[in-house]
Amino acid sequence: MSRLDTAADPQPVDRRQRRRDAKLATIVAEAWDLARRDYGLTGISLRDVAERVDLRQPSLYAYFDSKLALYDAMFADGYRQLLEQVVQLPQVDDPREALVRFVEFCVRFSSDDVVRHQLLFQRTIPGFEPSPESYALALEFFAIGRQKLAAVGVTDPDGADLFTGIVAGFAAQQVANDPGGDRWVRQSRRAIEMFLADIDRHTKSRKASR
Amino acid sequence: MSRLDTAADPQPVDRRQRRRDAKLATIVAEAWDLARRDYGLTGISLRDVAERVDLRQPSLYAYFDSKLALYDAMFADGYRQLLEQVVQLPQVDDPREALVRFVEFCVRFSSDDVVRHQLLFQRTIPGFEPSPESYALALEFFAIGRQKLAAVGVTDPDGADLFTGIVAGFAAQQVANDPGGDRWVRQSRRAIEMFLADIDRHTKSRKASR
DNA sequence: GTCTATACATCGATAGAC
DNA sequence: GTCTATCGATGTATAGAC
Repeated sequence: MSRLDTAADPQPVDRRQRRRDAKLATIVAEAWDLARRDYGLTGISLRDVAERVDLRQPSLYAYFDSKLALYDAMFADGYRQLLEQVVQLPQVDDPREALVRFVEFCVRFSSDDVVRHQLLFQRTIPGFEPSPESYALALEFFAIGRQKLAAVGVTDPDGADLFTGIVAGFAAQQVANDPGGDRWVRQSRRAIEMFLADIDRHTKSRKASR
Repeated sequence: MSRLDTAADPQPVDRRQRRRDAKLATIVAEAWDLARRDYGLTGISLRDVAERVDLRQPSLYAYFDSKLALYDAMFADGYRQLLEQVVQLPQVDDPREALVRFVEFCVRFSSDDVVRHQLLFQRTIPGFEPSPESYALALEFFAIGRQKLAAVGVTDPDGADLFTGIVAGFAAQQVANDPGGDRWVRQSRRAIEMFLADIDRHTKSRKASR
């Protein structure tokens, strides 16, 4: 929590915590790998995950209270990956071009990992609800999307729904019909230009009626 | 198979077959109901399904070779519902208006039954692949979509991908964020008009460069 | 924290009698 | 076709040694 105890006690708690966090990260990573390779998200078994990280199944309970808690950690991990990559997007001055790049990135991100897309954007696991802490990461991402939208002048709910519908659809189609490919990534620019033309049309017609 | 044996034996095979088909339909209907009510698609258990149709769990294997075979029957059933409703859409002369109505119907169809949408349009069940016979029904539906697209002059793959991306996204958002509602159904007209405007723009620019 | 051992409930699936 | 009985695998969870 702080560095007040480092003088008398050279970071033993931090060390343990770091080891624990590293093991947690390993477990989550191996769970992703299992889900990707064979079984899908609901197909992974805690016994298999434990074996991958050189633990017995009951020992996983030292890290996760339940299988759903593991899913929650994976959910948070996925959104951390997403946020980490979003902030690394190259800065673009033109907000319209920035929106295009943002959408291309989102669709590509989904295409890169099908099971990750399923966990983050589809609600496919029975009984799973992200914890408030994990969902806060999702909200953080959505806020970035809203901000990019606002930068091109879209602040009304209908316009936002139109936008999210396009992005969700391109990601879904990319994952379902061309996983790992770029068939809908390539159409993203055209889609957003189409969307922006529609925004312009609506803005003009509203101005004209005033 | 044939009617050669009906003289001596008044349709006993047909009768049995009809009873069997009726029972099959009941099983599928109850499976849908269970998936909708509580558990989701992967959450239904064969024991619960069997109980609903007054059978013991192993007796279901007289009708389905496996749980995946039950999913396959549900998949086919869902596409039959879709096709049945599509052909009942009121005839509209203007192909652009017809396309709008078609998309509104598709999004509403998804909104009407979330688990049906998941089985038909998302690939969420580990290990499930529709059989060729069931998938033929899906292809039949896709052909109708292509035909409606061709009627407004869209025959190129890019335009088709743009279209399917929009429809898939609106359906997905409707199901995920407003199940049973009409938030994205209401935006469908605007989305398709936006799409058609983009088609016009591309057609013009191609003409101009000739 | 990690282990062994164990328990319980549920699940898909199979064998074999009728 | 339907049943009873049973199997192996699974998720969940706990007790207790180290």
